[in-house]
Amino acid sequence: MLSNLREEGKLDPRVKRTRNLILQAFSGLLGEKGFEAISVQDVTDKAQINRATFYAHFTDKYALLDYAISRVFMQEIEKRTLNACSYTHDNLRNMIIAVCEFLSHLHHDCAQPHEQFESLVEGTIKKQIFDLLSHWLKQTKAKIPTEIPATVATWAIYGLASLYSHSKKRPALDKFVDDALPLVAVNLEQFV
Amino acid sequence: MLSNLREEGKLDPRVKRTRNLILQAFSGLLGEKGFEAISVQDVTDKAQINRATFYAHFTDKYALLDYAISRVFMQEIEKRTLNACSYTHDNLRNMIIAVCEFLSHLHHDCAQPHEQFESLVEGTIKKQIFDLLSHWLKQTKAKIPTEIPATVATWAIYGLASLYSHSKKRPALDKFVDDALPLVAVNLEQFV
DNA sequence: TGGATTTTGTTGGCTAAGCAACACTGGAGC
DNA sequence: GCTCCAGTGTTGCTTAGCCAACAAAATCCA
Repeated sequence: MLSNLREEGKLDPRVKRTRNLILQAFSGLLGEKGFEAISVQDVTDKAQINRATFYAHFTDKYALLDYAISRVFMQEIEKRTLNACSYTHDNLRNMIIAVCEFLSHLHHDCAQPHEQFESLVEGTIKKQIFDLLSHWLKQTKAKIPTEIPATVATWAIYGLASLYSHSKKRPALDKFVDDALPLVAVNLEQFV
Repeated sequence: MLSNLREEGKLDPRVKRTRNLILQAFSGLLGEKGFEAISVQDVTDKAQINRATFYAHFTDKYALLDYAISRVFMQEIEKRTLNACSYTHDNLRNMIIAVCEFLSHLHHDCAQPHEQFESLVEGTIKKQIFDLLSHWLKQTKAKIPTEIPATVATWAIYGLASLYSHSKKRPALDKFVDDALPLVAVNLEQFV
């Protein structure tokens, strides 16, 4: 999951092409009609690929959502070169920013963020955050168990980003993170 | 050649896809570096398709140019629904406008219109004009030979469009055609 | 409820696209 | 002259995508 994007370069060009077509069509549709209303047909029609081809890549539309969300989030992460590093306050800060930005963009781009959609996104993103955090924390010399602190931090970060992205009058992101960061960092001090 | 665009709808989606990729890449390159400087490699690299696939569609880059030019020109013709009709002064007028517009766009979009490029375009377009004119003229009841009048008109029309598209201070197209139309039409009166 | 549509996954046979390797041509530079 | 190199077409084999048809849900609505 950490090297998703790098591995894609080596794929058969046809595979890259169809996946991109599917992703484009899907995100276009997300802007129009909300996830629940989208059928696999809709996606393959818009992408101009055969329906059978869709199933060669994804088991269903939920797998597609998962893939699409992960991919966009990963770009947000890689943009800040957070994918290959270890735990520091600065990295943590940037990760919080990344999640906030990601959710903000998502709410901006998607038509009617329904409940089901939101909770699917939450699951996918929390998994990504958890994996990345765990990876960071395992770099530390002291062999401290990481599962509990990583879990707490993951949920806290997602909760913060959710709050931020839903707030009517969205405050300056830097300011917001300044206030929030210490509350997350306090549980991770031992890994600095 | 008259039904080129309509037949394309029935093609295998993969074929349509690759041809479009090739066309896009090609017209992009034409804007950058001039036809002579473009290699088949360049096209396939930019289109992200395999070089062997290119040769499954076109014998060489000249065939591609021919195809690309014909296609764009045909769009200009179909836009004015000149593809399925017979000879009238009004249709002739519209055809002249179409050729002028086409050449103007071409000179705007392409980097350095070299001699070889220009003459290849000329050959392709004159063939299209001739075929279309012949088709029109054959609709007439009187069975008059069409080859000579169609040839004269074809060359005249292309010459006019070339003059128009190369002129520094390009005059209003309507005015230009008003002046030029009678000189072409005079040889086609018998087909009205 | 119950019948009529959509949608969903899945399949087998066919066709287009990818790939690596080849021999060949035609400059560019020495 | 010569080699070197980049581009050209071509080939046999592999893989991905297309298609039509199917049974099995799910959805609609009368």
